[in-house]
Amino acid sequence: MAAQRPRRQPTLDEVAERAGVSRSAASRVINKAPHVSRATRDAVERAIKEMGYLPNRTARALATQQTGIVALAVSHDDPELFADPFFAQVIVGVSAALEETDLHLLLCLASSGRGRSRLTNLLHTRGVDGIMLMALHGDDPLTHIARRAGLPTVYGGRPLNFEPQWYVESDNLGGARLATEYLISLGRTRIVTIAGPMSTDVGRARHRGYREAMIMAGLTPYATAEGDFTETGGAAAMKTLLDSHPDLDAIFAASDNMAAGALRVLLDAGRSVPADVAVVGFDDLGIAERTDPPLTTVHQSVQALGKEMTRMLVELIAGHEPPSIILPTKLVLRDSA
Amino acid sequence: MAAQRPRRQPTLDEVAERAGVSRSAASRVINKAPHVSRATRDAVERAIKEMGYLPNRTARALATQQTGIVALAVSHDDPELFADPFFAQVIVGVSAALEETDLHLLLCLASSGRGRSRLTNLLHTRGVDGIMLMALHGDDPLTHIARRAGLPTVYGGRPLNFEPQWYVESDNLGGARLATEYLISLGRTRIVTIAGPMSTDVGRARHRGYREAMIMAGLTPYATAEGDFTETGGAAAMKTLLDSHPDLDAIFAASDNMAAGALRVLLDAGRSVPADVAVVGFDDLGIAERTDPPLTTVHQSVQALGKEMTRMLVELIAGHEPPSIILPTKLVLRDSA
DNA sequence: GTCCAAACTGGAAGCGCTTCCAGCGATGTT
DNA sequence: AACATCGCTGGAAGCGCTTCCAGTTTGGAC
Repeated sequence: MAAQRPRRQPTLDEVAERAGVSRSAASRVINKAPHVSRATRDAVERAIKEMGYLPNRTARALATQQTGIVALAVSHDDPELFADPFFAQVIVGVSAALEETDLHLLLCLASSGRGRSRLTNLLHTRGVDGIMLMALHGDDPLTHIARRAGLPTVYGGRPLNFEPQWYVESDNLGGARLATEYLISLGRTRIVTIAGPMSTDVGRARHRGYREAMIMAGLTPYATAEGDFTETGGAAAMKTLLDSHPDLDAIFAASDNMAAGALRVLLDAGRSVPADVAVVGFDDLGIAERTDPPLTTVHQSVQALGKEMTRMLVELIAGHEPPSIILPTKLVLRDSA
Repeated sequence: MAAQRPRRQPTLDEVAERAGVSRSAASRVINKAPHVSRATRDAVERAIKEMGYLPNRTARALATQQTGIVALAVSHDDPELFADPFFAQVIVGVSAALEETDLHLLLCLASSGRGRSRLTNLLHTRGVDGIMLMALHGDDPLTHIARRAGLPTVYGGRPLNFEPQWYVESDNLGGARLATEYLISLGRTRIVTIAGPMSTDVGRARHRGYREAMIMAGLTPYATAEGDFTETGGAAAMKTLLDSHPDLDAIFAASDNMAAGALRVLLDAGRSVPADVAVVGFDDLGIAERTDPPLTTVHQSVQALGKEMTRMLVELIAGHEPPSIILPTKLVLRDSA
């Protein structure tokens, strides 16, 4: 058996000939355009069925100037970062939304310079109809690339270097506030936070939520240590906090990963959770259920994020101007607080 | 600000005109074809630079009959299944390999009937140059879809309903044997296995490795319970085994997820690991380091799997006939055995 | 029976690129 | 000096589809 080479598919011309009509008539039938008589439609449809005709995507794309493909670009320095279940969830959401359209998903892990230039090229050569951008830290080069391309663009989470017109994000501020208020309602007062990187909007928003809740309650934000959203980072931050503020009685961690790291350090230090120290995380992407004790956390629906991004992009491509969206978050109570 | 509509890009004709040469000459320069004089090349290259020209992907695709896109299709009934870090790792590997080519990645989560018919359509409309298939159970409809399409196809792991000519897989048989032999070398004799679904090649191969190792050592395969590769499934299988063979002294689990589930059940049952019962898993995708105790397991390089699949597909598209590949696995010693 | 609008039709011109081929002048051979 | 050879060139024919437009047919109104 030889390598499978593409079989030749019938063309529109052949269909038209078989049906005894012109190519334009056949095209009209296929695109369900008006001005087609019953007889013509039937003849063409029969020919299509008999020949197993399917229109060539590329040819159609060239004629219509629409590729039928949208890109999801993920920025990540470290390939491992993509292994975060967060991305898998986004992709599931995006795919679900795309199933209701004729669009397909092109996934771009634009890490290295090479990856970025490939993405730039893809956009400028009109390889896709639109683009979704995820996980942008500080001033990610991807934002510039996307803006220069002049294609419909939707952001998942806001970048820090400018205010995009179209984005979808979880209510980070509200979620953080919710978490902190809950800790306060438990009677805790020496509440510290393990924040995300201040070079990201997510990190800043969740930190602001913590501060606002504390101040609203008449408490002073007790202490902050910055992490990088990872478990290791969370553990390191926890150690710092335990050193500087040994009397802390609650922690709001800006991600479950960091909360998991903190949990470990706390137990190692002999503190019991939640008795001595209450812990609340953020994300609720599976890890939260598996920590010991299971983590009380702020739930965000990442699949919904992907879905809404996609819907928004579809609207943009259709020439509409949908509003940006902020998705609600909610507190999920488990055992750590 | 209005929705960003694609800007008009310069065309090859415009470049040629500016350079004062014919379109064919300009095309030759761009494609680094022979028969181009120094003067022509310089003129065209200057024009390209000045106008910021980039060839239109779709037009080129139509002329060359090559889209520059390959599909990675993942079969999954449950969207959650895609959240398994396994897929993320495959994608990272695939992306890394694609960076060395001009190809882009189209991701297809072909779950529902709708998803599958979209994939079928994509293939038959020549939307991609080749396809990689993952995670095929039993007789997955995707195999038929792929075969009928007549496009270069590479399988990640072998499907069960036929023997594909091009596939990449981890050495499941060898890895399982390795794990079992190790348990035997520890002096264990009442070794049971929590197998993967017998409706998958992976499940069968790993089970066969266990049996072979036992028999080679003069032991009888002590007991088997079938799981579904998930933690819950592993826990259930463990309970069954503990009931039927309370004196078991070692377990080979065909996935780390199942091993993790088993571990929990064992500890709940008051068995200590590894003192009373030794446990070895399979996969080593991060979970293994986080169980309690950390899991001794068979490591497979999933990124390498993705990379090799991609390289193989690239070869196929180029018209070559590369050999199939079996990737080595290795035992990683931690604390559970 | 005439006339007009509406419905349909096919020809032709794109979409932007690659590639074949005949033609050209400039070299190198006897 | 005549000839074949070579490298280069631009014209033209695709790739397979959409869509505009002018022309033809049809049916209904008068």
